[in-house]
Amino acid sequence: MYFCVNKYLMTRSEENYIKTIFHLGRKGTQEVATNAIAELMETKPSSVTDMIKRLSEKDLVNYKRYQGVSLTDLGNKTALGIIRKHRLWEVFLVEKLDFSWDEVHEVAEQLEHIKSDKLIDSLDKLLAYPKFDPHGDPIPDKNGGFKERDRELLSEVPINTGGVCVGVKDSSATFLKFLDKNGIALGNQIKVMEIEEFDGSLNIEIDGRKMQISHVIASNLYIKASDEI
Amino acid sequence: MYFCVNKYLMTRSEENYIKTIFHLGRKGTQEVATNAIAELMETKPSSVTDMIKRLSEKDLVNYKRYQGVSLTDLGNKTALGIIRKHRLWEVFLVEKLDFSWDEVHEVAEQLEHIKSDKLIDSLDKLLAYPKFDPHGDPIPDKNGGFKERDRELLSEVPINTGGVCVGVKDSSATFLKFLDKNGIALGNQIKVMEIEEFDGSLNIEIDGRKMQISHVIASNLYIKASDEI
DNA sequence: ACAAATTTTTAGATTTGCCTAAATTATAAT
DNA sequence: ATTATAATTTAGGCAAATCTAAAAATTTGT
Ligand SMILES: [Mn+2]
Ligand SMILES: [Mn+2]
Ligand SMILES: [Mn+2]
Ligand SMILES: [Mn+2]
Repeated sequence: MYFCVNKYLMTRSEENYIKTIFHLGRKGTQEVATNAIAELMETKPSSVTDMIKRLSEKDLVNYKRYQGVSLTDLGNKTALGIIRKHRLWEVFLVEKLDFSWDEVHEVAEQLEHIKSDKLIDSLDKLLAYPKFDPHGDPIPDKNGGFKERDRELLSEVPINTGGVCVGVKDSSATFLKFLDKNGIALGNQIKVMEIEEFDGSLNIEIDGRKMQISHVIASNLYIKASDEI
Repeated sequence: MYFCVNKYLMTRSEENYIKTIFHLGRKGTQEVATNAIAELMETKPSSVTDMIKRLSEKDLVNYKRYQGVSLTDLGNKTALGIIRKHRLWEVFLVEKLDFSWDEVHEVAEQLEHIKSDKLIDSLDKLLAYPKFDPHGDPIPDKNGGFKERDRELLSEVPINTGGVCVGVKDSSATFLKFLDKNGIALGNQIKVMEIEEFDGSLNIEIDGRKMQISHVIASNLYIKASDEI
């Protein structure tokens, strides 16, 4: 196909921009702002404008001066391909190389740019076609399809709600290490027992053990509410 | 350490040059020629000169105008690190992802540039510390140490000599596929029965089966001569 | 509606890595 | 020992990706 020509010709930088635009595009339904891209990529707005022009030239984004940017179908497909690779590599690092979930992202940022269909499909098979990465984020399949899991922030559910911890919103090493230290992990059964009026902190029961967590922590943990009582 | 600073700051291109200089340096004991580098890297001599200057600046190579180039100790160590990664990834691809030995090189050329000590050491462990890659080439250890295996070209051994096939000199996909097609693989027991005066072709017995191979083929197969008769 | 503030783009420069064409140095041949 | 040939380097330029500073467009506040 002619419009797949890009795939193996894209530079690392182009791929990173496409990925960033994808992530920013999820949140709001609006076009993505130049400044937002610049901030997330730790670069200057003028550099972003330059790159946007190139990406637009290659039909990866829709762009009109001063109007922000959005991915084309091709751009979207490209982004999903890179995210698929990133998350599969993260699973590999945890499952096969005993990395902890706070160590994988940095290396996956490099590995996601390796170009080989056979490589990524074999890896997928080796890992038994995982549906989620170590942080609970969904892994797109070969065709870019994936289902966002039904989940809610722990800070949003009513009292007495319970469920399984299925993901983290902030997946910075700092937060992940904090969770490790406090024995909180994906798969844990969590139930909200009480919410403190004063500061919004929560008393929870996690795998039978009682503990208190701040509102900030709760607003970065996803649970799949199973049994309301 | 101060002289290890480079390691994570080297560009892909710099790494490829260092690797090429290493490979060319093995053959002759001479300094490596600009043209030789250019040819192997499919680039122009003037580009090589440019890069050599940069590498010299970073103390990775010894360089005097018109006198060719050689690796410094730091350059040598760097090269061995990259080669270690390349060959470990090749083993991984064959052992864990069912790649065939003619498919691994291209992908390993990309993977060898991934920067993470933990990654490569874990991979080494996962593969049970292999000593040789799928083409029979030795894998340097963590400190860059490796022993060149005792081996000879099949074309160089006298008649009636036997041994195990332990490597290939040419590891192009074309040659490797040819070997597959003819049922020749590393580990096979090979014995030279007769050498044809006319064209230098060899009658061999390989794992019990008799066959004839050209001189060119024989001069690209390494055996470890075990039992002379 | 219009001035002020913010966002975005342009202009011009820099670095890396490559190129062609021309000049220089080294080597081989007579 | 010159001359011819081959190897190497320099000069000058180009594209990608970044930057700073300045200009232009948009949005916000009154
Ligand atoms: Mn990640
Ligand atoms: Mn992740
Ligand atoms: Mn190889
Ligand atoms: Mn190899």
